[in-house]
Amino acid sequence: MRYSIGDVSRMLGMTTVALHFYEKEGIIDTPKEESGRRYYEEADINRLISAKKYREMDVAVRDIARQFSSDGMTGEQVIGRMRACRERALAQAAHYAGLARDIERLITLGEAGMRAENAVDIRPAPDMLAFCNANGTLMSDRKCEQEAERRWLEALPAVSISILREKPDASTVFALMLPLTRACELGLNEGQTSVRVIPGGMALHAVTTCGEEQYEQPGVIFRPIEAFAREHRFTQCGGMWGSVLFVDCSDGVRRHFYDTYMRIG
Amino acid sequence: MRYSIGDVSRMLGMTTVALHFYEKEGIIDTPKEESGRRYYEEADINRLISAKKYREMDVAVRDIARQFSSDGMTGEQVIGRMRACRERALAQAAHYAGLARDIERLITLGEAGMRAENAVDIRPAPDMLAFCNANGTLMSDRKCEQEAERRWLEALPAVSISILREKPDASTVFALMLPLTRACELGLNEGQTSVRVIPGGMALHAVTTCGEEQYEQPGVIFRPIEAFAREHRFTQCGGMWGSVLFVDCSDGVRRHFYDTYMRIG
DNA sequence: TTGCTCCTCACGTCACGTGAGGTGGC
DNA sequence: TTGCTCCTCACGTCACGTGAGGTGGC
Repeated sequence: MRYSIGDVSRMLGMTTVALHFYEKEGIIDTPKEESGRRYYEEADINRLISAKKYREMDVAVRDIARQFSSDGMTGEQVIGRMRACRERALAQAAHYAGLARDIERLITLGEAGMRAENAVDIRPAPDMLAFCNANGTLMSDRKCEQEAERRWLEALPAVSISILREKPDASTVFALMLPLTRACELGLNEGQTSVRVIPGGMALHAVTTCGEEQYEQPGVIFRPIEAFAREHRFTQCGGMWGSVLFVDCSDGVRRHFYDTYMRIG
Repeated sequence: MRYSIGDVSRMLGMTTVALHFYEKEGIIDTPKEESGRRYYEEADINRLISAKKYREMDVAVRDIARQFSSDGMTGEQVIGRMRACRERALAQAAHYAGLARDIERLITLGEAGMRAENAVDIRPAPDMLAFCNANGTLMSDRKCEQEAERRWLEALPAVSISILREKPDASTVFALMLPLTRACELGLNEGQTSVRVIPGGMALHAVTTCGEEQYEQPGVIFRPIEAFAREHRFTQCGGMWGSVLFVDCSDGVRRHFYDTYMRIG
């Protein structure tokens, strides 16, 4: 059987441009008719299917070509590469599964918060792990802390920038926070001075918004739950914190939506 | 707090080039000192963290910039985009999980096969689903079949090119095959004339190799199990098939490793 | 003759990476 | 003075995609 480039592109779901490109890169060496047109044999189709399969494993085209070349890879080498592919695929699968879970959470909280902005309810809050740098800002100016922060950011598929007041009389600082169970999964629960557990438990909860004033006075995000606590005579017992959900940028203003908690006794 | 570009790159794990790029694309608008050096504020860090998070969700830089611009997206729009991201992330997670599983299988069978090439054993074979086009070749020259084949190829994270002889007296043809249970998961078990179930059961099994002669006489891959069956007086009962595991290209020769089965009574 | 497929060649895209050559503060 | 950081600008990379302008077979 001889196939035209159009046949092949329909069968494999690749554009003719991609087929030209694969030929240029040496994955196939397609003979041409006198008219200059390419024709493809079964063996070419076979190679192209393999190439497509390896591309889906994120192997570079150049590496596929090398693997297929006459002085190419031995079976052992191919299997070694497969093993590396498998590790990468597992890591990618975990990455995207984590992402989907995190986004799910943002959507659920964000939607509920938009429907009932500033409305306060009572719900159990999870134990949290927080990374706070020494000077209370989002980031540190000390190289060693910068490194630690980077590792936190890398480990978190969708990081939550948070604002934290550990005790009623403590200062309000920026922090990176996530549920303790999740932090343990990610291996972030190492005892450093900048990493602290923020105990959960029954808490007032609200989704609140703020603008750029959060950088001068981060405590602004706690006003709705503080007002509610005063009005209904709840006693704060433990910390207050809030994690950003998303940012609404319409009408020329940036409104940060925060999911906020205040532990009560 | 003011941070230099070096501080920011260390904290966020991004190169200074990437930070320049994000500025050019409008994600941040960093003021400069009289010396021409950039300084970054908390708000910039905040945006950059968000940008990095969205990039990990595979949102395009241009879309992130639009999302952050003063006439940017409303909360509803942001959440709508998150919903799309979540779908993509779930699809990607499934894709990579499937890939890892398929590669695992290839590694296991390939390693065992390399250690004991042509050695025949007896093992249960799974029920298989096969897509064979009308003329017995790997691919069809009819447009409608080409479309169907493409859908098969797209659906399979790591496709197995297979060679199939459905009954002892039938012809040997190229096919796309995979375990029936997997085919059902992927929704490929629709009753088309070109799709057939190949029943499993107790079978002779071997990993065999062949070269380019497979295109002229695909049955070559069954020789070891056929010889073993004759010698030990096994009666073939049902089909024979083999799926390619990998290709060894050393010494200027392409050796295709096939995982082969012959059902016995 | 018309429509269709196929050809080559040049340039574009996306998210950066890689120097090259120069400036400024400690 | 030296080392370090930072600057801009041009060009490279990867895996194709997008036309532009032309040819060949039914």
